[in-house]
Amino acid sequence: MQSVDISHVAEHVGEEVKVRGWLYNKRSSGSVVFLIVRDGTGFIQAVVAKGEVPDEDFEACDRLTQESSLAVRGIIKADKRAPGGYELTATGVLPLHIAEEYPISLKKHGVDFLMDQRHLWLRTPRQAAILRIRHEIIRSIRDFLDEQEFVLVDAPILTPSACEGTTTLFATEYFDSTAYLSQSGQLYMEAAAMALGKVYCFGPAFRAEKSKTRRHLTEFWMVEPEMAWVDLDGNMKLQEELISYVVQRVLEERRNDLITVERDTGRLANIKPPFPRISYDEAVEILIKNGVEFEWGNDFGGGDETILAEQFELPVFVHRYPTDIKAFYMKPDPKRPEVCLSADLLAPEGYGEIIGGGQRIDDPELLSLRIREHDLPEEAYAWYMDLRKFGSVPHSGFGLGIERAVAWICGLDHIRETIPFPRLLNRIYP
RNA sequence: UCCCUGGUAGCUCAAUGGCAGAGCAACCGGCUGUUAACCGGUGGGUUGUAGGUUCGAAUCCUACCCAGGGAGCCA
Repeated sequence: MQSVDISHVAEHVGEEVKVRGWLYNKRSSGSVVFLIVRDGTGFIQAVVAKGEVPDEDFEACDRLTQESSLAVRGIIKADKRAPGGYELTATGVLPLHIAEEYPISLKKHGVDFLMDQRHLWLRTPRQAAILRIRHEIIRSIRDFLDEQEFVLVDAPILTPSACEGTTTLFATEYFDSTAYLSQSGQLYMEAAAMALGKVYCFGPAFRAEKSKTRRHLTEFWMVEPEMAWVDLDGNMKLQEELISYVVQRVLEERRNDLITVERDTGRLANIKPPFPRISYDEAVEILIKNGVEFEWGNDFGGGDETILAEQFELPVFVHRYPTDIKAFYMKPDPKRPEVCLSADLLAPEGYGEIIGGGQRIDDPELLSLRIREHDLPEEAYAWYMDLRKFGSVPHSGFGLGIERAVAWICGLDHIRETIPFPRLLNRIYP
């Protein structure tokens, strides 16, 4: 007999099929048992009536516990009472494995408990929906860049030194020396862009910051495109097109999952280019107008970002930050060297910075000066300096944080639900 | 690292300084259309840890541990 995925039962109405999955919930009324089965693609209720299945199968229903694995044979029927529109009139029930007492009930649980059970928590409808949306976001990012003829270039995870110098790195033994887990592939992408033109990497990034907020992970995933011959404006243009493409794809392909996570899709539907662009100077004015005591030259805090983002319906670029608060490789604005050709993209609704990027320094002397000013070891950056010695060109790039994008698009209040197995300060299990 | 809040049954939570309880889950029984089904019954506790105050501490005090929320830093 044909096994079908629950997501495809509509194509088999009236046919007798087999559904394989796990028992999500069970209700019984004496001689009728309702088995709610999930198989990862969806949920369906199997109606098991005494006398309609072999007695042995009916009695087996008694033993089935939450999350037991089973196969149910039955006829697919359209039924208005069923949440998905279809149910299965069982002709046979075949338990495969009777689950032990399952820790996650259908009632409310606390976050700490659920995080300890993360490997099982993934089975719940909401978490499964988030993972499918995450998949669609990643797939659409790659489709977009691939269609634009970017080349995927993998950056190393084990690195000899800090890329940006400042943030804390995870150190690990590397034979007789020390290696660090990468916190960004960007510098390597700059090398690749000089070889291939338009490139991107997609991989994990590690930051040993003792951050304890709803926006931070110690291990997260990042897409980092880098482009030769592209300036700040071209960089922002690509970003707004990418983000719009991703949001529209999720709306098209994962609407049911957005409903499951109770996302208000109205605001997402409007995400189309162009996005507003404000300078750091204008951002400071907005903050002061909103009663924030803010001094020019400081970086924005989470609350500041929320105030800025609230001024706009769309994601907003904040460009030309003070050179002093940005990374050493950011190119100063030739007209105004105290600010640099950087741009961050702030997501709406208080989700904060989802992209950080900018135009890189292409002048070898200036880059050399910056490396010394930031007290970085010159010998470690010798290869990076070479990129400016052998045919230096203007180039730009950015880093998009996958988890922050997922949090925003799903409307989640904490980043820990955006990744299958989150790594947080004080949490590395399971 | 700092600030705030919390830790009681497997889970979610109650309990004026005075007998440690409910709902769910588990187990037993009932019900032919249930939608986190419902109804009846049973079992289940070193109140985070260590001290202290008190006739008496889940409750008050001290220290520590753990968690949640926030700050800084960032994607």
